[in-house]
Amino acid sequence: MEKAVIETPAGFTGVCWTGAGLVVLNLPAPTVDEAELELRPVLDRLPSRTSGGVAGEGGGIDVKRLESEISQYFRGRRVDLSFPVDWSYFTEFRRKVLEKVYAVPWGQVVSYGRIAVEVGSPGGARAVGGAVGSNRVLLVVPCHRVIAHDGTLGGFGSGLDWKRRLLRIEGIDI
DNA sequence: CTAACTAAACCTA
DNA sequence: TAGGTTTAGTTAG
Repeated sequence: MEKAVIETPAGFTGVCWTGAGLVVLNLPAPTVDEAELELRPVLDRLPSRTSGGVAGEGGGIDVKRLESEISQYFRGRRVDLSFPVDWSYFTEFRRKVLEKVYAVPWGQVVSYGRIAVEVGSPGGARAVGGAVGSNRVLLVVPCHRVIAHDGTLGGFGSGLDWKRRLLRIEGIDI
């Protein structure tokens, strides 16, 4: 597992990855120390892999490009953030949900219920809430673009203020 | 295995 | 619109 702290206009964000892709990407913190500190509890709670391990660590992530694109994001530029994700730490259901979320483009939103239908669990909107709540690869897996059916915010692990702020960057006022 | 959680949605009044 | 009911998956015991 590789680690780094990258600098963005919004602060310092901690990142972890394997040869397969990103495992953790936190929201920006005010200082490098805080960014590193916030990485620890996430890694401690990382569940064991559900699918096979990865051969050859250390390829995967172009950290400079990541830093550049995340910075662009916080400057309000439309970026894809199409970096590889290491899905192997998620259960089957959560992986399916988060892969659908991964595909939601900048500036667009989806409801929990719609994702539930898309992964073949109609009526499982609440379970989808649990799944997106387990996302640790913020921004790259844009779980902030998942909102409630009635157009209200729903929830967000890092606080609704962050969710509102991220959506606002993308031109969505809720 | 059951019970108790969710970042939900629906139905009814 | 408010309030209760139903829902699917995960996790703790």
